[in-house]
Formats: sequence, structure tokens, C-alpha cells
Amino acid sequence: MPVMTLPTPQDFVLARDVCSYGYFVLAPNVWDPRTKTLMRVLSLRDGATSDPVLVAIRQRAKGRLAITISHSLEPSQREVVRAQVSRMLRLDESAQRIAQFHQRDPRFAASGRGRIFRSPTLFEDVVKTVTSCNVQWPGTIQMNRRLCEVVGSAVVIAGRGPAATRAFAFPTPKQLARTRPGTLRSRCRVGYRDVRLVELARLFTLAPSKGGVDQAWLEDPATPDDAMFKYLVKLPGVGPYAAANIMQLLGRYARLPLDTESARHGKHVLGFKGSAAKLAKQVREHFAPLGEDAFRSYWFELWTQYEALKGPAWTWDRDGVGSTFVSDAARAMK
DNA sequence: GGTAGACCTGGACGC
DNA sequence: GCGTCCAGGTCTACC
Repeated sequence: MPVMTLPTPQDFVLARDVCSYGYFVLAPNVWDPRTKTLMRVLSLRDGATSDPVLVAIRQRAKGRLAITISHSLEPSQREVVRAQVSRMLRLDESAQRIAQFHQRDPRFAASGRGRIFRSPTLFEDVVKTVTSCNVQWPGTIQMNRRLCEVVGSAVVIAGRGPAATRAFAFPTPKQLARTRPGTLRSRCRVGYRDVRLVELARLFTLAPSKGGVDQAWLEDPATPDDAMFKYLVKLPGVGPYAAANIMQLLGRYARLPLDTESARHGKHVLGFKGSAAKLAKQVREHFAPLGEDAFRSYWFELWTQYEALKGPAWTWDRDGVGSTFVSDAARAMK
């Protein structure tokens, strides 16, 4: 199978930087702890079939990744693969920028943590965020798996005919936009999120001039945080928590996505007291001095708690620890 | 601007 | 096996 190489910043470590956020256990991502390989299907275009391609990403040496591809690609398609893998792994974040974070919060200098795993597209990050709202983590895992299997394109990876083994891509905006809400509800178990997800997908298929999501503006470093937050909370299924989470996925770390997990952390780890609203306020104020790295500090503090209970994240698999780490942490703090 | 209640699913629990 | 309760963030109606 064809292999591409991809340069990375010198401080990049695949196992550490993939296993840095819960999305690494969400379909279509598959992390193999034994071989320290990230596998998934990428969609190379937003069409009816989406040109799915299976990739396996390994770190062969410092500063270099090997990407094995399921079949030969045109040069332009290889560029799409490079761009999507770079986005997932946050290869655009320089070693200097990570070092700046470590100066602000030296607790994570030794481990080198700083990059937070995300999806190959903004659309997938937004949908994953919406499917993580008002549901427990195993529900989020299930919704993402079924969205891929029911709506996404398939790649045959072994065998042929009905008995063939297939891997599935995450749905593209066009694929999700044309799916009936009833199908999402009954087959993907997304519940009341059905209409919101279809409408969200439709907004990603439209040009900004026609009311569609302005992805270039959202990715533009010049866009002010407050304007971005106001824009995101108007998207269907996106409230204050989801908007703040999408912002961190866009590299805006000043705002914290505060949820019940934050309140639990504030109470049991940071020793705060009071109602859920008061706990959230105290958590926000606690991390505010970290400025534009507040979320990274907050997140890696939480992540360290999970790892203390369940072992290093790179040893987790989707169906084992990966499906339980949040609930186990919550139970431990009750 | 703040608040209450509905939305939906899956897991835990009691019978 | 069945019914009930609960957790989870967003949205809408209402004050």
C-alpha cells in the first residue's frame, strides 16, 4: 500500500498528542495501543460517495510521520490527506507556542502535553460536540459509531460481497443534510438532536453569502473571541458549553466549556463549594490567570485525573477504558 | 435577563 | 422482564 511521509514539529509525539482528548476514541477514529497507530477513514470530498480512503498513521522517527493509504491517490488527493491529518494532530501549533504554554503552566512541561486532538474537519468537530451534549459518554460513542455506519461512506478493507469487512467514514455535510431526521433518531439513536443535526449539516453545505457557516471566518486568527462565541451559539444544537468547546477545537483556549464535569472537578479536586453555578464561576476564575491558555491548563488537569485512575491514555481502547473513563472518574469523586 | 420545564437515551435500581 | 428514576446541555415559553 502507498505510504506518505509528513513532517511534524520536533516536540510532537503521536501517542501522547493523539490520546489527549476523548475524541480519539470516537468513530471513525481507531487507536491501536499495541502498535501506537491511529487509523480512520478520511473523506476526500463532500459528495455522494465522498471518496473515502483508509489511512494508518504511525510515528517512525522524531519529526516524521508515516501515513499508509488504502489505495493510490492523485497528488491533489494526497494534499487533502496531508491537510486533514495536520488538522487532527494540530501540527500547525509550533514547538514555540507549546513552550509558551509550558512557561505559563510548568506542570505540563515534563510530559510535553500541549496539543489537543481534534477532527480532520470543523464540521466533524461541531457534530461530535453536539453529540456530546446532554448525554453520557457511552451515548456519545454510540451516536458517532452509528452516524458513521448508517450515513458515512464505506471502504472495503477485507473480503468481498456481503461478507466483506468495511470501515466507515464520518458523514460529510451533504450526506448528513440529506438524511431524514427519523433515520437519525431510529438508527443512530441521536434522539431530539435529529432535526438540529440535519439543519447544522445543511448550514455547512451553504456558502456564507447564502447563510451558510463561514468556516474561513471561524478559522481566521483575526476573528475576535466574543464575536465567534456569539456566532456559534446561534447554530442549531449549540449552546454556551458547545460553543466554548468548538472554540477550543478551533485553537481558542481562553474560554472554558463548563459542564457538570467542571463542577465536579471544582468541588472534588479544587475544593470549591456552593451550587453548580457558583462552582462553575469559581472554576472559570481559577483558570482565568492562564489567559489564552486557560483551557489547556484546565483540560490537562482533568486529563491527568483520568489517567491517574485508568492509566496512560495511550493504553486505552475504545471499547474498554475509552468508553468508561469519564463515568469512572465521576464515580470516584462522588 | 433569569428561570422552569421539556426534550431523548441508556444505565441503575427495585420489584 | 418491567417500570421508574436519573444524568446530561439546549431550547423555548414565560415572568
